[in-house]
Amino acid sequence: MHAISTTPPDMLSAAFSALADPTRRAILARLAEGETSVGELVKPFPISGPAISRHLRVLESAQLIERKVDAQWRICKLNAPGLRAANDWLQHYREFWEQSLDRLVEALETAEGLAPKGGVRSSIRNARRPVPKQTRKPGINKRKPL
Amino acid sequence: MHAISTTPPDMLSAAFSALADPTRRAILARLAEGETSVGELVKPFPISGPAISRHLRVLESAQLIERKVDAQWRICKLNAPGLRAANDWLQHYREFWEQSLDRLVEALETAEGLAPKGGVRSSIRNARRPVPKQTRKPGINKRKPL
DNA sequence: CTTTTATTTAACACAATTGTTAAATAAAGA
DNA sequence: TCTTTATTTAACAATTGTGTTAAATAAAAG
Repeated sequence: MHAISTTPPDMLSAAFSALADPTRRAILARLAEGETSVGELVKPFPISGPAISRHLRVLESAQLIERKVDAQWRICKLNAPGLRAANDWLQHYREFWEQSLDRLVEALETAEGLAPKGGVRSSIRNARRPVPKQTRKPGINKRKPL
Repeated sequence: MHAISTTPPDMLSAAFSALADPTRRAILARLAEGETSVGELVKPFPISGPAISRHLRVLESAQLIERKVDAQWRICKLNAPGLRAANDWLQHYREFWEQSLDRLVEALETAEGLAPKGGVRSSIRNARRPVPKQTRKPGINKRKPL
């Protein structure tokens, strides 16, 4: 019987948190094409330089990117550890989404009565402080039936 | 030349955001062992029921879990779509972390002068409103040299 | 029908995130 | 040295996230 461990400021949380922002994912997508300067990374976005600068800091502390200095430019490039950490964690759950893929495939095969060449599978798989006292206005709590 | 798309309230953001919290990851880890009620999920954690309830809602809207009703219990179980979405996105970057794994392997082989049996590879494998005017206290801006 | 058990919603507080503008810093170039 | 270019930090504001307690809701049990 083990209590589930919860050590908040971990690398995995930092990585997933960094990946949760679409701007940061777009930055990573750009860096997948090759390293560039901050200025180049700012261009495609409708937000300010300082905002991008902070996104880059978030990505860097999550170990998703690295930066090096070239004169007055900071060149950014993808960094493996963060990406690998996030991926490795997700791999533990692989069987769950594959299971449901298999069920989908099964359903398709049954419905069509025919399996495609090579099989459908192969084509798919390519704490806070306590708040003491308070009162609520009664009678307005309409809970959804789920 | 394409401007990078940024459509904020997407499924991927929801999934990564949900995964960014260690309590929620622990909940998923528990659910990987089998479905259970909310009450059971609360037990291992030092936080209140309502707090867990909201974590579950976050996981559900990210399509990482599903819930069904059984009398007065809500039974939670893993759900594939969210996990698959997060995984699939990360797979695009696979070459980056594999590349660095390969470099590590190469370094180890060179350093040791010998490859282990079967090879090392096989053993490893929305904008805000503008803020008008303001002034800063000068002279205290100590930027880190990076 | 009243009580018990399970879970969610409401109201609140505080911390974290993200964006803005102005100013500071750093290196290059005239 | 003064100016230009590139990038970060400071100060601030609005939004979101997470936890708490009290109360509401729903179904089962007495």
